[in-house]
Amino acid sequence: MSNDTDPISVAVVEDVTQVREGLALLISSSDGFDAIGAYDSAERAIEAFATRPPDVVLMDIGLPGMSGIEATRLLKERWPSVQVMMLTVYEDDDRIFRSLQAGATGYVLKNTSPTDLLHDISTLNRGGSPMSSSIARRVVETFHATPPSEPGEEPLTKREEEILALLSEGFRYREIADKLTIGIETVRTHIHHIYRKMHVRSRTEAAVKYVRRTSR
Amino acid sequence: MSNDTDPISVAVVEDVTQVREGLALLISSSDGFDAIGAYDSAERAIEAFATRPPDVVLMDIGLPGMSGIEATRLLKERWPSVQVMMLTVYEDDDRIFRSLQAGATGYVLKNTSPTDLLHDISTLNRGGSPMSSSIARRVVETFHATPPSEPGEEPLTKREEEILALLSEGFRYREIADKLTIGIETVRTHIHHIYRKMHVRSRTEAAVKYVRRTSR
DNA sequence: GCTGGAATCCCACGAAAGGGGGATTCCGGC
DNA sequence: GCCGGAATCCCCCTTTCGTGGGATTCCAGC
Repeated sequence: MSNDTDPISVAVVEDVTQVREGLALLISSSDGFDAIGAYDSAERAIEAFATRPPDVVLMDIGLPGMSGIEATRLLKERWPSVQVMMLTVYEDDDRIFRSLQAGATGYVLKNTSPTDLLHDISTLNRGGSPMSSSIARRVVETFHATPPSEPGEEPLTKREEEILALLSEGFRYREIADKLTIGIETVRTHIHHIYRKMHVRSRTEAAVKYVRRTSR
Repeated sequence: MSNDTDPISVAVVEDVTQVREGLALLISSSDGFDAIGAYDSAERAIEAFATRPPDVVLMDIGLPGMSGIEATRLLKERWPSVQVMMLTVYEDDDRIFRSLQAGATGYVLKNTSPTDLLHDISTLNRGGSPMSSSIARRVVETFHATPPSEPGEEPLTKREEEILALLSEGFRYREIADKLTIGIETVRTHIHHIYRKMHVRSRTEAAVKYVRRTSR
């Protein structure tokens, strides 16, 4: 059980010496924070964590050898309670999402001020997910429902939607027909129409489109 | 083109009079903010926006009549540039995600301090996505990849993963074989292994599992 | 009352996909 | 050096799909 006076132990993984040491200095010289390690590669950091894992890791993405994203995945596997905050210059969707998928719970840009960074570390440690504002916006935007109909996509009828749903679950024509108590030929006809409207040529393509559309 | 001196116009939608007026007072009495309206229902707010939509809307969720989430959807449809921030006591996943899907770009809890709230409004207006820290964490957690292996799921080899990805895009065996410059029989063998490991019996089932796993 | 879309059913044909075998080569770990 | 997994290739046989027609019924909107 920790209390107010327990400093947050922080490790830095960053290959550029100057940045790494600057961060370590900032952290160790701040009240309530304890820099317990600064490493120039993910491999070295992981090695050191075997002895003592930190509360929080500031992780660069562009590292020599194992990337910061890969390292995050490994870290979270071995030490699930370690909180990883990506600290990087990248703000492309791909890196953001792969980082979060890997288990990072914070994602801040390197242009963050020292004060804000310390604040973010402490937020992370308290169970929040600090993100630079542009990052947060990107994350939130992935939730926005896609417009009712994609350009050029004709809407499906009720019955077609129904059949598409079953199709996506892998049911055979025969099974769909039985479920809906209609003939298999009817099912085939509906599916033809679905394919034409969705511009696909196989059930798999249709299913993938459907799943992407429904599961956000 | 706005500049530093243009106040951010804010509307409040909140059915509890005391809260509504408190917010309006806070906003109108703060530098850089302009309370242009406070409404006790979504319907009334929408009516008023026809005359002048605000930059930012603080939206309660639990409203009489149309819910704040429904209202957000409508608002974003008619005035896409309006920034909606949910301001609520709820922090269940369902309300959070439905709000974000509806187009909200901020989600803060009502226990937020006045200072922080003003800061959040301004962050929202600058293109960020302010979220209370517990909310941000929930949002981020939805990105976490499902544990490396679901119970009873054997891991796929590199080659199998590769083929599964192509399979999910709807490529035929022949096309996959050509892309990877291997024989079609090899493709078939890999796919058999994939199906066995994933406990599925068709490419569609495999594709759906794959898509759900990768696209969050 | 006509028109058109939705939903239903039918047929035939060829192309894919799925299931079950078996086999070889390569490589890394014990 | 042996073993096992990964990756490769091969064959046979059955089922399911995808495509391209055509047809009927029902109902709502004009």
